[in-house]
Amino acid sequence: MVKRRKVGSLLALAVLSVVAQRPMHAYEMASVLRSRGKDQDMAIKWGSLYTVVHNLARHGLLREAGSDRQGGRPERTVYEITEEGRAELADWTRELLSDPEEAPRRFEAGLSVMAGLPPEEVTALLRRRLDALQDLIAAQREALERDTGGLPRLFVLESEYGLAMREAEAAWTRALLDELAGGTFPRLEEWRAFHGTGRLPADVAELAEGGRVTD
Amino acid sequence: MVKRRKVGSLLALAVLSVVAQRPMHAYEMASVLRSRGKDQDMAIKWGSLYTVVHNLARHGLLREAGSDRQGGRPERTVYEITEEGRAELADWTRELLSDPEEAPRRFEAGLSVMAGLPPEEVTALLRRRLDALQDLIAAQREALERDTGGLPRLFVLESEYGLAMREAEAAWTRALLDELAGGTFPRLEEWRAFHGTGRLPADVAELAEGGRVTD
DNA sequence: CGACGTATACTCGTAAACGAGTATTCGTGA
DNA sequence: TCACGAATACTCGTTTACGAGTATACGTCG
Repeated sequence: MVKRRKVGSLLALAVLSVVAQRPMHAYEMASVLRSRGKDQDMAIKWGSLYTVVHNLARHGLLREAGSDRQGGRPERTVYEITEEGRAELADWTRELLSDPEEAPRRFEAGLSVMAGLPPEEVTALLRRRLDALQDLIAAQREALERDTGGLPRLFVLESEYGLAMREAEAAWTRALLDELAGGTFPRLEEWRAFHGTGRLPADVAELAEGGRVTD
Repeated sequence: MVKRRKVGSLLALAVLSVVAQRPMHAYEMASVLRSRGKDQDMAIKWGSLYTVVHNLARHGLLREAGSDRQGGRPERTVYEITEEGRAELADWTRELLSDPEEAPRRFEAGLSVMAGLPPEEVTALLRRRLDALQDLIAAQREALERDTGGLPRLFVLESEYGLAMREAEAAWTRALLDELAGGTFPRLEEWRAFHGTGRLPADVAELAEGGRVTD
């Protein structure tokens, strides 16, 4: 039940959330976001920022609150959030918290085309993945500990969650690797053979080809 | 180290992976993908499909292999994969398997703006999330057990992984809910108060502002 | 004091994503 | 047998995302 938003990108959410604090101009939004480390999870693209701000204004979620000029710098338009904007921010937050996402996960896509590579190579690749994951986990854990010194828990939940997910990912990858490396993964032989011939085993081909259009 | 692909959308990956089996025309690609249940994780948008196929052809990853006409149906262009296309598919698979993604997770975005809602509401929303997650998990588990009857493990890994991730998500959500409902979450009072006043506690404001917005 | 690098503040054009619409044909039941 | 709905096979126009480019001002190092 993901609602259609007037402006749908997550950058728009970020913009709303900073303008909700106080009016500012577009460039400042980017700076604030950047200083909050938000650019880590959602890279701020300049082109998108201005498009998004314009669209938010066009749909009445932001409104121009005059323009100011500092020194001889180019003039800049200051935006403030509208009541509608606040409502949208709250509603969107509600949705993000309550609806589990069915995002297209890239790794899942990878798994789904994995059979195209031989099992030995897959094993090596997954080992690389696991290493990278462990590095990431270590780095994130460190960053989290640094932050929990100053910031209240409420503001680091995001990182805590990210860390938990990576750990789960690492655990799953490790388990799969054990099966592959230990040779206990089922039908390894067939998988390997399938590369020499380029043909799927008969029973699989049958099923893959359209077994279940279960209507 | 995510490489820039000539055609970057995951739909392109899916297209390459089906055309790698045998030449086909665009509409058929969609049907095969649909029959494989791929439309669950990645909804196939018609507009995108034709754009993507054209772009793949433009970049030499697919090539036209004539056109056929069945009955009086509109003529359709049949595409086959090129050597370059196969190479791209393999390389892309390698990347997807070995590089952990740093995808923008929507729930993380939600957590990062969560402070804008009062803790009671957040608790209710997370409870809704947990319920939904549990329903999803039950459904996926059932589907998986049905499939493992016929399909070899290699072809259901994707679902296994998805299931594992949802379970991890549910576990994390449950733990957070316990803290919120049990009142052990730190500084709950301040969080609640902050809604009456609309102002952040002093120390948080200072840190959140990062001191970096030099004015 | 002036040249140079960096921060500020955008604009614009390209390219991708998308959804609604169009047109034909096949199968099926009344 | 023929009307009607589902499936086939796209096209087209609108939005949205993005990145490279532009232009000015401020600080600073020699």
